[in-house]
Amino acid sequence: MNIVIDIEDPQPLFGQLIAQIKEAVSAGILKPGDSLPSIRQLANDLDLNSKTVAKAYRLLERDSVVQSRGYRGTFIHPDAKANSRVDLSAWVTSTLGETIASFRESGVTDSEIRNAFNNAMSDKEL
Amino acid sequence: MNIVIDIEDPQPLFGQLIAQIKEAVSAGILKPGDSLPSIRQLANDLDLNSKTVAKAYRLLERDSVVQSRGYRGTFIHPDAKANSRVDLSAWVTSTLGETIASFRESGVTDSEIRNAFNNAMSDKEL
DNA sequence: ATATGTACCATCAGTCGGCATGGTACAACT
DNA sequence: AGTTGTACCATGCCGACTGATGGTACATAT
Repeated sequence: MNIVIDIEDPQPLFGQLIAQIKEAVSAGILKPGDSLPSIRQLANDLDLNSKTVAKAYRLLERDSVVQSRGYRGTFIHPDAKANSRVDLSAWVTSTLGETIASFRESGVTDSEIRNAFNNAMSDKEL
Repeated sequence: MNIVIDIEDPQPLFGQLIAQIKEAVSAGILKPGDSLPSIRQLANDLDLNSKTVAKAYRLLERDSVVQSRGYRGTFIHPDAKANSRVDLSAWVTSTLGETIASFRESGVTDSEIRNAFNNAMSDKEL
């Protein structure tokens, strides 16, 4: 399990981390139950801020690729292999894409769409 | 028909213009067939850039509140009164609001939603 | 000539959010 | 004491977008 972080890569650092861990799971290099380096340890090894690694771990746990057990560390989720194939943002993108397309066909300007989107994101209660 | 533009107003200038013209139509001050000041004329009177006024007129025409007849000028649309009540961006906002709410319930981060949205806006073909 | 809407070219200030960074602190366990 | 994940506080850089500005040009008419 060797992770390589490229500062020049346009993809965010935490995103590179997530992608490489998911790859390792898909490739069978990381198996359910395997322990991952601690947040501070990995941050130190990769010369990253601990918050950046924590962010990656948090999202990996949300996607059920990883399980955090507090002081005991972080481990690969039992269903990690299946879950690492799921691309949540791809679903969000395509769903929004269809909605946006219908707006454009109605003559709504991109500026108006963006404005409405920002308003909808701000008004947490709707 | 007196229009007042407030530079301090957080609402954009072209938005103030649209709102006040729609109000005048709703109030019956402006009736179908009435002619509006030319873009350059109104821009000069209100001390605005002609492109700002043109933007307002363009959107008013899209909403069928106004009709542009090229060199002959701009006139109030026959169905202006009904159309001036329609709020297109309100519909867009509420539609997006529901979609966003479902994303959040699925655990999708606001950052991810915004990223996906930007991607969906860029990929004009989807 | 003059005026109409419209379509390009462009620049600038301001704002907003993402990403990454740093520090501090906590409870729970070895 | 040392380590775990986690949760706050905060800052700065950077990119993208909006709004508004200015200039130039065109066809079509009076």
